[in-house]
Amino acid sequence: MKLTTQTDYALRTLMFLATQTRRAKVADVASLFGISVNHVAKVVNLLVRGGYIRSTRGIGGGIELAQSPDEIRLGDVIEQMEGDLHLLACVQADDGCVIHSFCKLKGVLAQAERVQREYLDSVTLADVVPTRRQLGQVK
Amino acid sequence: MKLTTQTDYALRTLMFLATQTRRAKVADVASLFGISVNHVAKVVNLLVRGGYIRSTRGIGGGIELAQSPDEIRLGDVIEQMEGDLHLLACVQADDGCVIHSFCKLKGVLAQAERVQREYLDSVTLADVVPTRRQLGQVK
DNA sequence: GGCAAAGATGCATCACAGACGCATCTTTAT
DNA sequence: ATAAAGATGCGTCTGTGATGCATCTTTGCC
Repeated sequence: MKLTTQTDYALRTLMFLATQTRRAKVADVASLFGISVNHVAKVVNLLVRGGYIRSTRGIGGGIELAQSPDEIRLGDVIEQMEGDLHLLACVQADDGCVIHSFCKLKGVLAQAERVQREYLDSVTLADVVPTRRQLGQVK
Repeated sequence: MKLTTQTDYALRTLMFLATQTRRAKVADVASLFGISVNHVAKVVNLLVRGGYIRSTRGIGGGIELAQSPDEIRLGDVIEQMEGDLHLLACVQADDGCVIHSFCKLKGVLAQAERVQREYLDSVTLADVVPTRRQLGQVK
């Protein structure tokens, strides 16, 4: 039931970028949270592929949000980072369990996933952005 | 976001026991699902500690449900097997993240956990028990 | 009392995933 | 051309879960 730390970093990175008015550097994110530049870079790259972040290489480059914070749904971001997040494999496909064909559990688990996902999709990045004042006190 | 196979086995074991009219043996469960007796025994032991199953040692012993199927909530069983299932550590305690004090994300994640848990607690074992007819065709 | 059935437990091994770091490649402004 | 900054791939380390083996404990039955 846990999220990976990559997902954690991804969410924090987006929260940070949402407070910035101009491009930031991966190194800024890493130093703010005290984590490795390498890991942030990987996470950022996934977010770029997902279309949440726009990156610019070279001198003066950096990263910035590619969408408005109120368009970025947390459920989508989490799925982007976690991949398929089924509680049990049998929810998505026949996993060879002998009772799979008539087992009602998979429907229940599918619904459990759905209610959580729907809630997470009702929350956007804009709902969790810290104020610049708060972030400023950290540095 | 995944459940362990132990939890999977636990749920299947309960579903099976709910169809039985008398004590079954751990070996019966293991052979029905084609899994190791050792693992089932461990899972069963956890369920006994949780009060879901009653076990009897010795000749003629075995296991049986300790509660009525409609009293066994799936959310409780899953928690029993998985332990604390927080999406991120920061939901439960300060994990040292520099923005922990004012981060709104932890509240959102706590709510995401809650909606799923509430749904799972609204479903009982009685809702997912297969018919004896169905199980009979497996053996 | 002894034996055998059945669950309880602990230990060891194995495999896999996630976390983390290093090294290198690619792009681009100046 | 050079240096900045992101993109990527490789390798190691560690923790957890899965699995199996061995042993202990309880208890009914003869």
